[in-house]
Amino acid sequence: MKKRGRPRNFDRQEALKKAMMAFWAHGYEGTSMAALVKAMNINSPSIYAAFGSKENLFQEAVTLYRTTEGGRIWTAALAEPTARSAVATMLKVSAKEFSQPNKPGGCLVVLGAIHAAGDSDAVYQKLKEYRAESIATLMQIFKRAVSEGELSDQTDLRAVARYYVAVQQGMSIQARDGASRQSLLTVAESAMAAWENLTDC
Amino acid sequence: MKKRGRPRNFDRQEALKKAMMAFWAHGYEGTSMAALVKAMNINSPSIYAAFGSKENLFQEAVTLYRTTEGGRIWTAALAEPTARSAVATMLKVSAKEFSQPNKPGGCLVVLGAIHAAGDSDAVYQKLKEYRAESIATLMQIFKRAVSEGELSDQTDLRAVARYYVAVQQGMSIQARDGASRQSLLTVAESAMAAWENLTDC
DNA sequence: TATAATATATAACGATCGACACATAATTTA
DNA sequence: TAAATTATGTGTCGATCGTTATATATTATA
Repeated sequence: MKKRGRPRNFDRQEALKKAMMAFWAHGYEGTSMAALVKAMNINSPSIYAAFGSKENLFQEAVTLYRTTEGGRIWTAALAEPTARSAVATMLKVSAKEFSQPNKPGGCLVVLGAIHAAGDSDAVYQKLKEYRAESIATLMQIFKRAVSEGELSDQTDLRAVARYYVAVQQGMSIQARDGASRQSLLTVAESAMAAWENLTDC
Repeated sequence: MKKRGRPRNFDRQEALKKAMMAFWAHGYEGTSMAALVKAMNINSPSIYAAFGSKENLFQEAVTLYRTTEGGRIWTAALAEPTARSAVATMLKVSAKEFSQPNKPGGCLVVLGAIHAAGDSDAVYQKLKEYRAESIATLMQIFKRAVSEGELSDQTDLRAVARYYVAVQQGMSIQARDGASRQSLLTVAESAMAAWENLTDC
């Protein structure tokens, strides 16, 4: 039993990916419906039929980003055996993800909305949550490392997590400003130079 | 001989300061003329007579920011005797500046415009230049430190500068997301834990 | 006091914003 | 084939965007 009615003549996932690229490049408020119509090559009524609203489209685009582009950062980090290598990997993969050819520099979650404006307030709040999740994820990794004896229970896990996420977020800014992959990788390595001093308690 | 014509009934500098606060809180594109009219308590024709355009008003607001709020960071850093203390001061003062009560969190230069959109392209380019200047300023400080023997001439000055500016830029994001002053100060201190490893060559 | 000059408030401009009404096209089911 | 259902393209909605025309108010100069 197939679906009734006229079938869509675009691939929803492909269209979502194109929307993601547009939002990634110009942010939520900076990407107009007219721009989305062009980028997705779909007229606005069809966009609304498929995604509900610009805001919902953005939320779906961010979810897609977090399960693909951004997700690679954290799956790589979580796969590492030690806290140190997890952080080093998180930063190194970030450097690579933030400097992919033919893709916008930096991270959609960091650059997509940073102002609690009237219109984009809900969007900002959501991204803010996701940014906080990065810190929480690092802390999870650190807690496991404490239980496994890699880190002392005297370590200020939250402080260390905040610091490394701050480095990662700063890399987003520099990537957006055109920093090269090598330049970002060097930032990542530099940040790791603090590890022993931060974790020796 | 006084100026002819009806005198303005607002203080231009005071009005500019209010505009700076609005742009600081909501960014260039996120701050509408209607919002500026409210924040400055001046009707739009008077704003245009005094400042020319929204874009020019923003540029003046950024200049004001850089000579007051943001300027304090770099005058403090440049006043330090050593490169190490200059960086530590830059980060510590940044933490304080980015978390002032009753002022927007983070830095206007970092948060004001991060997308090279159509309308705000010139604005973005200018802020991008200013962000690059931060790295250049740190390098100036480092070069002096090399000539004075504090740093080895083998040190990758540009890499170290990029790293510390990345930390500062990440602090802007976290400040915008509501990070406390203490939390930001801890990030600043954590970043300094890398100093010896980065400068021992 | 008359004139020139500048600032003001009101109101509106064309352009663009996100969103949708409408008629038509394409498909499945009865 | 007729009815039901869904998507599409065209066009446009009211709201808001940055900006400005216009008339009036306030000042210095002649």
